[in-house]
Amino acid sequence: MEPVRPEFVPDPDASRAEMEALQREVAAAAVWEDDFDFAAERVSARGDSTLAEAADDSTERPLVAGVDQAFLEDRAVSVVVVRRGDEVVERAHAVTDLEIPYIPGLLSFREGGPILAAFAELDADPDLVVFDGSGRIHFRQAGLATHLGATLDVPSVGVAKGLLCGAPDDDLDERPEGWRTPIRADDSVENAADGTVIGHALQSRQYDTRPVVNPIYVSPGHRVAVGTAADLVERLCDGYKLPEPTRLADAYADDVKAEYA
DNA sequence: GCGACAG
DNA sequence: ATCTTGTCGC
Repeated sequence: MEPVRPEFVPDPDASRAEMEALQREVAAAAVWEDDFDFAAERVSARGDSTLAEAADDSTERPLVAGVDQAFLEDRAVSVVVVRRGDEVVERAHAVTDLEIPYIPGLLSFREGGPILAAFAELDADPDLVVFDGSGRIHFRQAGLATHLGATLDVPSVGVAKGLLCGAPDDDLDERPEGWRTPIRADDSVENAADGTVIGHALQSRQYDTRPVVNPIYVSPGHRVAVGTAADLVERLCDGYKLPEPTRLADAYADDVKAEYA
């Protein structure tokens, strides 16, 4: 899979001002409305149970990809795992030199190139890509999921374990499983009107007692509406805090890393 | 100047 | 992200 918008490919050698300018362009080109050709109800972490549904598995179920990375000193191990239902249909990876350090707000310039290298090794073209990081929940609404989703022109969502910016409508403490609250743009988001819903905090997993689980932060990447992004990710969380595609990508990244260590 | 900050 | 032992529970 190659970039459909080469001009959006993040350049680690760009100046900070150029990076931010590109992010504004990406945000302006990003689509935050549903624009995908699969049924959201057909997205799930598990496979179909009935024979009738299993029969049309290959034609009806969308290809959902999970993307994650692991690191070796100054190299990144980037992986893409593609599934149809609960079946892994393809895995791709790339080991790339890292050019710049992690800077909040500029993550895609550090990890974007490496991730695109992994996509270049991928034959399948996914119906939906789940990235580990923010999408619209970003200072310029151009987080990793939005930047790479727009570059590849593929429907995408971002799932982050921490909140980069914006403010939740309600307190996030000890909420029940399935609970969600909007994340709205505040002064830190320069290109969105104050109060614009840019994502959701989603309590994807919670225990009845002891361990208090933190929520995940879901936001649209590209071609997915803010509410739909949360719906899709919720369907992909099979009793775990993180969606199954990213859990699989996580595990595969560790495997590949072990081979290069 | 102070605080906040995905992976 | 990564560095790390043990520990509680199904």
